[in-house]
Amino acid sequence: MSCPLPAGFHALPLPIVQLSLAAVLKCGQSFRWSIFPLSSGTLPPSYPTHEYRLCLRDRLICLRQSPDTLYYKTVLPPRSTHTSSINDGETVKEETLAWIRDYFQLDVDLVYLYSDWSKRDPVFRTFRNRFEGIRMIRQDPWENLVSFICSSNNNISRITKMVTSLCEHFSPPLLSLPPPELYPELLASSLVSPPATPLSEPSLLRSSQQENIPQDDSLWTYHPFPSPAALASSSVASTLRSLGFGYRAEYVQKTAQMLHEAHPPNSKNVDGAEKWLKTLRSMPTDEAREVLLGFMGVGRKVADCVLLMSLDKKEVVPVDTHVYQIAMKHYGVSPSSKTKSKGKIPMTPKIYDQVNTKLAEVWGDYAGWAHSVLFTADLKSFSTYGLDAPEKMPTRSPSELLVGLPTPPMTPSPSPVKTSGKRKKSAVPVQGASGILDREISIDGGLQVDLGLSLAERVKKRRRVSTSR
DNA sequence: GGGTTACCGGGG
DNA sequence: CCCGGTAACC
Repeated sequence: MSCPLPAGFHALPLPIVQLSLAAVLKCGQSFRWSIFPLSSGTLPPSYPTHEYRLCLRDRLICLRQSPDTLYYKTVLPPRSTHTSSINDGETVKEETLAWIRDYFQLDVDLVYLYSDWSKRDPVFRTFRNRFEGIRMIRQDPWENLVSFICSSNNNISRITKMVTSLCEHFSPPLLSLPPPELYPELLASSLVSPPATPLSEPSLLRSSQQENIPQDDSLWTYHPFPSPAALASSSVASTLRSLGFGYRAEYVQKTAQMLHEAHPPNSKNVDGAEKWLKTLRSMPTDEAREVLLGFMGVGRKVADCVLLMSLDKKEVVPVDTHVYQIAMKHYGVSPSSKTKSKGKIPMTPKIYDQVNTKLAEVWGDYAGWAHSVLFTADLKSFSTYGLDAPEKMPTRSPSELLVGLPTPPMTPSPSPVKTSGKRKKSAVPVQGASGILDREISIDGGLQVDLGLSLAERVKKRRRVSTSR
């Protein structure tokens, strides 16, 4: 009933209602996953349709998903001797599995949450079945912060390009890898069950397709997310400008500088700032928000996104223009006492709090998670199933492919650096990309903010502004 | 002080 | 002209 185990992968039993990679990895939480279609046609229902790849500091994570199983594979850089212990395959596997459990927060029962939200909210009830498996992922705060500084007045497609560009230009490549192998036409075109003798061996797959489909022998090069130190120098701003970051260029560089200066890396601790950001997880929501608001380019909305998506503040509901529209349409939030006759109603801090509070009490403890389901449902790339159900087909862009629909040729999104064969694109050198797997770190006493002048002033200044409520 | 405005750059 | 906003300015 299930498909053969893909070569090199391990299997983790996991119902799709608990996690839908296709939805979660494209709904604008993380912007750094590469997505490869596994077939140019239609596969049997039990087969994974895509491979998803994410470059961590020391390894590449590769995932596939069938209706009842999550498949995972770890790729280490060549001659990697970083893990002081032997590169025991079993150890690597366990580390990656632990990372998966943490990243996808698999201890949280999404099915229970869905039923609770349905109980609380008739609006949620109406579309819950069309959007299963949408959960909050637990991201790295530094990457998350920078990504969402880039998100202001912007769209997912461009944010993805910017984040990709950021990694390619400010972080050395970790490793290169060919794209996943396509399933053979024979299997792909079969609308029924797989052939009696499943072509599961890579060698078979290859030989059967080599005639028809030109084998893509080019390599994809993967870069980890750059450190604060790599983005801290003032020259970075102009480089980012030239890379098309617009006015966000200064925001990113300034924020990196603030963090880098307040928590400089030392021999003992190569990324002090990144670890310090993680300590905000143990801080009360309001305090952590005040800290975030101190960074350049971070307003209420971006701060709330970081709180929810990387600092464990599951109750926080970020309010963007989409959510605002939804709140007015479905949750009885009224625009403003004095309605401007102009068609567009501006988002004010007051409105923000109004929507935020309303949705938080409708959805309860995990309100932020529910918001994510709603937001995903409203995304244009999912709109055929969305809140305003069937009407316009979304304009298909390579980065916004609908799950399960026939997919265009191998054009993963977001794209890592693609190199043909031998030469690799080089990147700005940065301190060693060694280090360990991203994971929970212990809190070392630096909770009191030794933020340095500029940041300290900023925090104070912003605090005055933001305490209206 | 809460409400406007300019702001990079890409896409419809 | 719109956009998953923010900083600066009245």
